[in-house]
Amino acid sequence: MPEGPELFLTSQYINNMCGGLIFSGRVEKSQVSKNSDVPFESEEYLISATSRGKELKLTLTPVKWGNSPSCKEQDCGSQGPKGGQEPMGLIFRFGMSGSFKMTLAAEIPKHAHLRFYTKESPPRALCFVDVRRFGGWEVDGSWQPNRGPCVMLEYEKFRENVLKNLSDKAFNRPICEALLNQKFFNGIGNYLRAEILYRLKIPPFEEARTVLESLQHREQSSATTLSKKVKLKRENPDLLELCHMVPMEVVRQDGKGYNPDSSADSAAFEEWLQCYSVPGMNSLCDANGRTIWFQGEPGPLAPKGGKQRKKRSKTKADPEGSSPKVTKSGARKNLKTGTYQEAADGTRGRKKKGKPAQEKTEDAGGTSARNPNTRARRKAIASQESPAVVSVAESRKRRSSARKDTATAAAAPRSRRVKVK
DNA sequence: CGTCCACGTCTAC
DNA sequence: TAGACCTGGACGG
Repeated sequence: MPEGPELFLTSQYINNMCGGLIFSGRVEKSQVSKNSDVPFESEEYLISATSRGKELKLTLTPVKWGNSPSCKEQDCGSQGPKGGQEPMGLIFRFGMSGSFKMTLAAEIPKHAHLRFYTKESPPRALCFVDVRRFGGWEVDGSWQPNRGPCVMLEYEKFRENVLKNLSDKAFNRPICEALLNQKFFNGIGNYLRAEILYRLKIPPFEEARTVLESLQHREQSSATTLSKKVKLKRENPDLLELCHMVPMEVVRQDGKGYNPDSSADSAAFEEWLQCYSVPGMNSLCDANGRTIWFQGEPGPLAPKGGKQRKKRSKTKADPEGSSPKVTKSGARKNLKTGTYQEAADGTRGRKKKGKPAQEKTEDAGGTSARNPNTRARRKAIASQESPAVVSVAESRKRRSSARKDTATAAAAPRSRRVKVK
């Protein structure tokens, strides 16, 4: 569940579940986790949480610790009353799959890599669950220094940090890539960047500086009266305002954003998405291998066909032709399709790792042409929201066929929309 | 069964 | 700027 809104919602979940709850004992780490041990132990302690962009801080506070004024500087410097222990701050990053969950201690979920036990009678446990283990924690307690202000909770600072640093080379990048730079956009992730750019129909591969410089002007001139400015802002939010507002929309939705655990929530979330992974939208792989979803033109800095070839060549230097056989048509087949996607994506495919040689043949490429018709058609399909017009079955069928046409995965969200049906 | 894909960083060539 | 790091769901054959 990991972009800014999910981290924030998780902090609320923790505070709601743990307010007034007494935890006890030590903090337990799974055998498999490579993260550091958490050297905290207390007979009675409380847990609270806060978030900042894509980080979440847990504070463990021994009940007897600093609550009474007398205890403050005196005992605690060394040892608190109960063998005590000072409050500890833990910073979590969620990677691709981190989340927190409160369960019965007897029912610790799979992939729960850090566990905090309550003192209740059937004890419960607050668990940091992370299937892929890209997430982790630091006992240090301070926000990662190279990450910028939170787009949701420190909006003014966030905005200033961006506008005062437009000379930074980070803004040489396409706007879609800059939006993932946590030094400036702490909390924005892959679905948010797509949704944000989509609201303004900004081509994802327009240069970030170009897009953002235009905001400075607006900053000054523009409306005369204050009320006019306020109104203008509300009705025509600029890119940076949307970096705050769009994540806040997710928070306002009841469910928990990207949460695969709750089918109700995930259905609502998918319904909320206007662009990311939506059938009919275009998608391309950015320079970091991440898929950007968008509508309309990709923009001037879009990866060229050459780029895909590059990867290809890397694998094996043979641009076209040479190894026709290898083909692994399967793999490439997908890519193909005719949309921008395919055009660009040859590359994307994989960052495979472990296995060296492998096949890869890339090829497939020949067909890079992009087919506007196809795209348009898909879009149209996507837009038919009203069931009334088309039967569910029919619409489903069309979607799937569209998917097939485009061949690939890329274009089609495979599961998602289809699943929702 | 195998391939592709996923809400994100990190760090080594 | 490629991989590395991981698990598992959806698909295709």
